[in-house]
Amino acid sequence: MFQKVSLPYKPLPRYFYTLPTCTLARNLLGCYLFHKTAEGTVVGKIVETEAYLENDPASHSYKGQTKRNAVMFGRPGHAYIYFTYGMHYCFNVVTQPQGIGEAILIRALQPIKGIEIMKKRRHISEVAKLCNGPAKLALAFAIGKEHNALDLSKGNLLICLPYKKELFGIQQLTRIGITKGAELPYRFFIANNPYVSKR
DNA sequence: GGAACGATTGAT
DNA sequence: TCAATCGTTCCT
Repeated sequence: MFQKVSLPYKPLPRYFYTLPTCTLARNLLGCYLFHKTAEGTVVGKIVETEAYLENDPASHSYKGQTKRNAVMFGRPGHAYIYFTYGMHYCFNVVTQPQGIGEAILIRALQPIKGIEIMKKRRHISEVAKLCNGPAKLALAFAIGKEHNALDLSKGNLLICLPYKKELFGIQQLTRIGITKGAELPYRFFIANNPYVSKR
């Protein structure tokens, strides 16, 4: 009687979030982040990610579970948002089954939709600089601590598969802004994409 | 209770 | 290269 209408974008299947964290960090490239707010909907394409593993000295989860990092050890496919440097929020995707503390930091997005809203929130007009850093995209997407632990496969904050398969090269290099584990090549980004963060 | 330290950013 | 700015963690 009722036919389910297929949406152009579908949330990532749950099992994706239990793939090895570095594998998912690659696979997230080209996926889309949606945030529906009262101001309107903003959409961005994920172009840069960093993996943080449990046996990784740079990871918040390295020394075990605390109140702050508890979400990292929780259900896969949920948001882990932390506050840092006294002024910035960063957005991560929790990976691995419950009990394993791993996550992927979303470092940069290519703005797709709602660009005027992003400009207003960031107080700048240069599109290439709206989301080319983890704290920048959190601000452009109005992501804060109230989104910590939210399910990314339903609700207003969503990660979806690309509508159409897109071909691009992937580069894998060391992560940015860390001292411990600095030699590990856990940063992934779309080659030659102008929206990737700068050193 | 207190000190040190950031998965950053923007200005100098 | 450096300051801003404050929650979390770790030490006493």
